[in-house]
Amino acid sequence: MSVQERKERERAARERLIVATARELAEEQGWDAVTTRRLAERIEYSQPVLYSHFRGKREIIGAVALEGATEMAAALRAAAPTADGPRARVVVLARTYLDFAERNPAVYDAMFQLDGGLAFAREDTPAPLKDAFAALLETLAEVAGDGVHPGVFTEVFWASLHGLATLTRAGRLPAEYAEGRLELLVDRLAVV
Amino acid sequence: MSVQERKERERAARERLIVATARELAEEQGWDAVTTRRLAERIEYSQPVLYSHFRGKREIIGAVALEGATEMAAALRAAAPTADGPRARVVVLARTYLDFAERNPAVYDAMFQLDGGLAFAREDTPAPLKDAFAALLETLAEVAGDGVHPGVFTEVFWASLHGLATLTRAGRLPAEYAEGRLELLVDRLAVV
DNA sequence: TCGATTGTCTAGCGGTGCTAGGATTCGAGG
DNA sequence: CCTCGAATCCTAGCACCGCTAGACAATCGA
Repeated sequence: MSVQERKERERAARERLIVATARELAEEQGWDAVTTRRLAERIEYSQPVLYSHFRGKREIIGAVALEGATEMAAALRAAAPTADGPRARVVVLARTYLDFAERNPAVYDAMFQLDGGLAFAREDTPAPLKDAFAALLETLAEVAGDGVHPGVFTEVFWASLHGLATLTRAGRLPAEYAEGRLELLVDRLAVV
Repeated sequence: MSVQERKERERAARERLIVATARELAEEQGWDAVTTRRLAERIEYSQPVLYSHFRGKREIIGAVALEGATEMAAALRAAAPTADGPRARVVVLARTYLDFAERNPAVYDAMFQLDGGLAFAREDTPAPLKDAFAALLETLAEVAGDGVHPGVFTEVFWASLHGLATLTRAGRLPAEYAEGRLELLVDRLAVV
């Protein structure tokens, strides 16, 4: 019994190693550099070992995405309540979101740009993803405005943040007015 | 002289064929299916011919993006003035944008999701891209609000539309409330 | 008509994600 | 303690990718 348990522990540890290494490599050199060969070499196993843990590269991306979602939810929940007043809370929330995207571009890509084979906006959506959305909603609900469904409001707010995050990082928006855009977005969207 | 001109015409025609075929293939089966081999086969030339027109696959994507930007600018300029009043014009503008993204997903990806090697938000940004942004700005300037830079306002509005377009298409936002989200966005962002 | 230039193709390079099948290790039962 | 079966892991290879060198053929000017 104990032997089997030890093996399972080691197996789980190796799986975490794979995900952590993939994330590391992606943050260092981008997801294009995360090939099964390089990844296998870094964890000091052969390629097929990866496929005994994940169906393929897509699932590895998905695992990184879930890890990222958990962290983002925690970051949002930790940051928002530190500010006084609804508007300030929303500003902090938005800044935290954009900050997370900027500091963890590879993880953000895994979550929202790449195909990690995860279900979104459905019942079978993985809990971390639902929870990250919930974290946004908790702060945004109080500024949705009368007669506006908080969920729909959160979707719109989230989409706007996502657009700012991706277009800014891709160099499609000038980096200089980032703060001004954030303030403008909050001032217009949030009903205080 | 005339021989040389004919050759140049034929060469230009072939280049258009390449771009059109790449776009076709991408809309049919996604950009992943647009390989240099398949593309070459469709235009009935060998692979190296592609490289006598473009530096590589990236530049082909860029060419599709420019074509798309021209069309999008035209669509936006054609649609917006058909509505009465600033708010209605902005709604039509937004709907046209999202419609374009939905109807031409591959072209939209070439423009804003993939790396086509194009410069954005700079002086040397290709004219079609600048023009598409200008088309947005023309309608949005009148609802930017007092003291708000129309360019910055357009950036924010564009980012929001981009977020809605990408998240909706990736299945990360439920398709059902699309119209509601659009109305909410316009109502909040636009100052009428 | 001949030489040079232009155009195009065949073949191949190093890389990708993924997998079949053989070798090796390891725990369990005699 | 030893042997056997099962689980584990790796080597080698598949078909495909973007891209390019170099051979070949067609065309042009002299």
